Amino acid sequence: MRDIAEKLNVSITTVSRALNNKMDVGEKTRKAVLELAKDLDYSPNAIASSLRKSKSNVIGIILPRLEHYFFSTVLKGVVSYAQKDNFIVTVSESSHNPKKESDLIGELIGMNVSGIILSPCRNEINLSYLNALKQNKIPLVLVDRIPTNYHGHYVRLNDYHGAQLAVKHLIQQGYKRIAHIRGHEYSSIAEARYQGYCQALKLNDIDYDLSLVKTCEFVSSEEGYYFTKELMLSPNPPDAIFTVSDEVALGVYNALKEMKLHIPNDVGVVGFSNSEVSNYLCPKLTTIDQPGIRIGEMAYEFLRNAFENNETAQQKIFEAKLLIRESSVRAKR
Amino acid sequence: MRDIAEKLNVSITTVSRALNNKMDVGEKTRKAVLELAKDLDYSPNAIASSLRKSKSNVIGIILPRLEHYFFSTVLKGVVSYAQKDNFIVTVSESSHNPKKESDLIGELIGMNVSGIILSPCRNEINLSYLNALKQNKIPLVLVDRIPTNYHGHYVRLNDYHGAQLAVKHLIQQGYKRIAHIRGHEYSSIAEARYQGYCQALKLNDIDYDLSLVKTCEFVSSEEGYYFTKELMLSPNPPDAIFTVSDEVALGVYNALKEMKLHIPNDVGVVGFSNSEVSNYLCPKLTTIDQPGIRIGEMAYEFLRNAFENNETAQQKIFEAKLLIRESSVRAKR
DNA sequence: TTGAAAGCGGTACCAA
DNA sequence: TTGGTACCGCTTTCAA
Repeated sequence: MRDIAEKLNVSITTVSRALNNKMDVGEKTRKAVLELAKDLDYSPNAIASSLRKSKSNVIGIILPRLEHYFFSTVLKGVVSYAQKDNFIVTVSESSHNPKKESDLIGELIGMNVSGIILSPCRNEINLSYLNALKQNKIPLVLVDRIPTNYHGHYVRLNDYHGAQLAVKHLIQQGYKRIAHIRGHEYSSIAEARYQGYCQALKLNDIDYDLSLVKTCEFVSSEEGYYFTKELMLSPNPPDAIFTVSDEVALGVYNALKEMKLHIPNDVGVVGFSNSEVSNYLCPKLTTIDQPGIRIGEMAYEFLRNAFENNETAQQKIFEAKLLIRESSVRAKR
Repeated sequence: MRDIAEKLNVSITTVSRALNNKMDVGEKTRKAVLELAKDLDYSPNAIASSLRKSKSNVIGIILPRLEHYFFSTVLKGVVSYAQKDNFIVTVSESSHNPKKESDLIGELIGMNVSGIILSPCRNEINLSYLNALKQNKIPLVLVDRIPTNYHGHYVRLNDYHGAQLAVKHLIQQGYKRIAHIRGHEYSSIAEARYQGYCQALKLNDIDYDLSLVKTCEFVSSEEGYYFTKELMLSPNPPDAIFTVSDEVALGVYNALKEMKLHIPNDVGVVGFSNSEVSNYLCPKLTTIDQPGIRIGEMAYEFLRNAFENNETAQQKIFEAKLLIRESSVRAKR
């Protein structure tokens, strides 16, 4: 910039104004500056600018697991929208570790990010970083997992209702003993899905049976496999299994195949997430759609709005949609 | 920082030194500073620091498509390693658009990133940004798709050999007419896989048949579906199909099922990538493993090395591994 | 061991 | 419409 100023015999101020398309600069001067800038391959130093303005064109997103299909679609949604506004997105992985999560938020604050999108790993929000963010006027949008004590911006799916749909569907298909392989207690979504499961049973006058509910630690397909074996070998096995995620359903499939049990005739299965895999399994897995890209896009929109006006909490709950495929539809008999 | 300095009646310089654990600061002073910093919830301004040092702790990664499983594993590899060194990773999506790609690189240069990891969308490297990067001393590591005219750091898979393995395997299984659904010509990996296909045929004295090679525009499952129909309805249909990616193989599966053709007995299928899905298809898809996480980790390692010493080009080619599953193994007859 | 001052590359304010 | 100058928060050099 100084180069340009010197060569053109104008002040740095003027150059800055020209480059930023401010109004108050002579037409000739502007032209000259812009031209020379191009010639010199001038590229603006975003760091300096954001230091001065104490506002960067960077937003941060923190997700529990990057290679997970759902999260990668959320990321895609955020990045594609952010790119349109020339915002840069930094991405970090909390690995379901609350300590890491708050460290990462600290780092992002230090980077002066304009906003943060977070899918928290625990069911309660860490108030200390919430305050730090408020102090620094950095808006936060939560995604997918929303702690019950949080009242700011968020975008999520109606997990409760989704689970209800899934279980209701199984009941309508004539399944009598429906098991649920759920996620850990400190996950808000696992809890909501579990509650939906209970509610659907209740509404259909089916007694809740504790022995039909299993809790995963890692929500892995291995656990799905293990719990399915346990369930099917019990004295009074279920005839359907609703899992907290498609990934767990993968394990369920493997276990049932190994035991020569037919899906859906012997055991019905419904997953959750509409992961890429689910539509290519044999039989195709009935599941709940979780529109990651839309969720990411909307989270970014909320952030944008929050930059512009100090609005009240923006909250969006996507309605759950049941995708009925093969794993839950019994052959007519 | 000024707050701390004033409260402690020391200079800002001293505070800076204490916080950065420099040697030349009194033990008492250091203790006091660190303590007060914690009390005040001081978080360092990375922007200011990186402006002054003209070196940020940020690296950028640019990928063609974020929700693609392979790329999301590469991203995971990069982020998890970068996080260990307290490096922040920005992620952008080129959407296979060369113009966008160079714009994004420009933005990253403006951000003063310490380094860039890129999976380029075209088979030739854009020399103008290569120069810009050199001028700014920003190291670049290419990943997966490596243009032939590029001689810097890179990490990739041996696609050529992988394709050869795949086709050789099909030949050994007794398939006679092996089709190839390939990717576009300007993709280095599609080209390498195609060459591997040709080479395997040659080595086994099988004549190359132009009518058995189809070229995708988008490398989508729809194209796989469409080309499979075209191939199987031709006068002299193939008895095996090798696809440029697992995604395309998905379409192949759908088409063959619709035509009541049995995999692998009527038609053998081999994919490429070892995507998450491939192991859960029916039948399980034989494919080539593409270790995304390792590739990402190594790309980051190369970057780190490049920061430290101005080494010569670091290049790693992962050997391809054939995962023989069900889609290519004929029942004994 | 400590401090003063310069400056990284911009932007904003005030004066001309 | 332009220019001068202070300053964003931190690091570095030089001097004390």
